[in-house]
Amino acid sequence: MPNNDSFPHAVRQDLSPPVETAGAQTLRRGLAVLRLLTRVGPGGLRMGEIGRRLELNKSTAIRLTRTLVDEGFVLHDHASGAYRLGPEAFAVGLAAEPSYELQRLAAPALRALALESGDTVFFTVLHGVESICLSRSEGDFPIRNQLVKPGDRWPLGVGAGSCAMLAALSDEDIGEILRRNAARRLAKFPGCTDAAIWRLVQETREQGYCFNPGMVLESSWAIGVPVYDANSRLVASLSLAAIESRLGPARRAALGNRLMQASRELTALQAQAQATAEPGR
Amino acid sequence: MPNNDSFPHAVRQDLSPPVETAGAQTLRRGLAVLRLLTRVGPGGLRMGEIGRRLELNKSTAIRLTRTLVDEGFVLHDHASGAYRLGPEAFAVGLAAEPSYELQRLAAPALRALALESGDTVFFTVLHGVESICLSRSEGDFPIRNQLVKPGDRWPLGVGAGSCAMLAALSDEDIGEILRRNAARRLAKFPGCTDAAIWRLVQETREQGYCFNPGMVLESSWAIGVPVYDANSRLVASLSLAAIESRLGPARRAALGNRLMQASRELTALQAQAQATAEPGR
DNA sequence: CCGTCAGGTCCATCATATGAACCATTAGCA
DNA sequence: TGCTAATGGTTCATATGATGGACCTGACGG
Repeated sequence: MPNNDSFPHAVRQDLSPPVETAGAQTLRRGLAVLRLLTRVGPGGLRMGEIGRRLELNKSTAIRLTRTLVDEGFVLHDHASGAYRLGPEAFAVGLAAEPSYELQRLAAPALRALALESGDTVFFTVLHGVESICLSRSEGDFPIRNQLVKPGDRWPLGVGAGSCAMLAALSDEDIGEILRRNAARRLAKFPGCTDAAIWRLVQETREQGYCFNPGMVLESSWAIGVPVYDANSRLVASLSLAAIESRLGPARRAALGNRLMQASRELTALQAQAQATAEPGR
Repeated sequence: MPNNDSFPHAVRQDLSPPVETAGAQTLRRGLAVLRLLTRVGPGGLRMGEIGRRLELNKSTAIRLTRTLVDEGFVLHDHASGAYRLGPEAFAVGLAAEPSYELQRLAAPALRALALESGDTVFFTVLHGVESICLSRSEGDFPIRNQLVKPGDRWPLGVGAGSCAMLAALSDEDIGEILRRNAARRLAKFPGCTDAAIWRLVQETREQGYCFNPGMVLESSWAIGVPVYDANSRLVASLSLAAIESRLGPARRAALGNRLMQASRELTALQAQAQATAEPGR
């Protein structure tokens, strides 16, 4: 029986950047290099590849990458010619960790879910009008969903995890977010119209988990649930992606419940971690 | 009895950037903001503070920081006005982690050493002609050394851990490095002349650990040892800092041996981790 | 009511990032 | 052996885009 009230709503969030900033293109491009290296794995990339993928002029790519090396954010392996993330990048991540402790708490749950289901499980956080995938755990089913990689950013509402987070917000916030990410969203995902997303949000609230039947990529189906902290603030989402044939109604419902359970456990874990951290403070 | 051969030398390293790059100032400044936020802890910084500390014009600071927010590397908390590291920063660090697994392996050892000694223990890696502190663990002695923070970069040779790494390199490399970081080094640390560092290097090789009697900061003493991986490549250093009165000859020698032991254990741990990782590949 | 400070916008100016053209080295290959 | 292609890198004239001073706004405090 559909029940809107059973779906836990987050307390009011503040969606960060109110304006679309334009300046600082150089910095933006440099960060793009960093993000690119984030997503290609530990092997790194050669210079040519960096320029090509980012559609940068060779000189520009070299200048940016060299500065990153200079600053310690990127390493250059002279032997292989590969550029990979460096110590500063790691140090920055280490410093950011306290805010994302949840990711570590969630890691075992992710692995367990992936192992159990055989599919790919994602951990995603909210950032302004986008969602950012922080980590992913793969099951052993041979056909794997490589669509989303850690570090990837998607317009909020696109994808099961992303949409699950959206559904946890208030209607006004949803409207605001959809309005603000409309341009980018529709350009890359024509199927993800406001109407389609609103429908998904309703559905999500009714059944407790978001089910996305290939809205982003044909026959790539997924389910997602929001994750709250101990104070009912929306903090992240868990999602699971598989090919169409593996997400029939029965399995879908079972996995949906399993994800919701995992989400509740994460909330409990956070409350616990918070409780043990307080006294030491 | 002094014995130069007992000190394990690293296999030849390649010291990265052969030239001092000049371009991409905007990117450089943006990264400086990122690094600044890395070092101030989870509380973050307000806009004014960022501009002031980095000596940036207000407009510039705002433009850069806002771009970082836009790109997800920084979060802006509207309520407090504070800027702190964001999800992308974390994602980047997470991606860099495989290369710095050692830091995680070393974490328990760091904690143990800090607990045992009561002083502050540092984990530092080599990057070109500099050393970068990745993490730090504090003991319970009330007077603590806050001189070095995670993310801090020092000219190689300045500080016990940094100098211990230097001592592990070949004489040619040392000369090359000292030549290349001379300008920056002498500007900030007039006491750290080439001669002084060479003397320390000799001493380090003889006694197995580096002992720095307040060369950087009056009455801030420290000892450091290099850390090698399973293939005898120099990868990092462990160091311990305390006030002068806590590092008398006896305790200094005892702690030196303790650090050397910890270093050997880390090498073993890496060999082990490598062995268990291989088969799965 | 005035002074001050923090955060933020605007815009003329020029420093700086840009990219086309060019060079050096290596690898393939017939 | 010479030819071609690809990769990494450098140079330099040009105009794009970063810069920072002037100015605005709102919040606090007396």
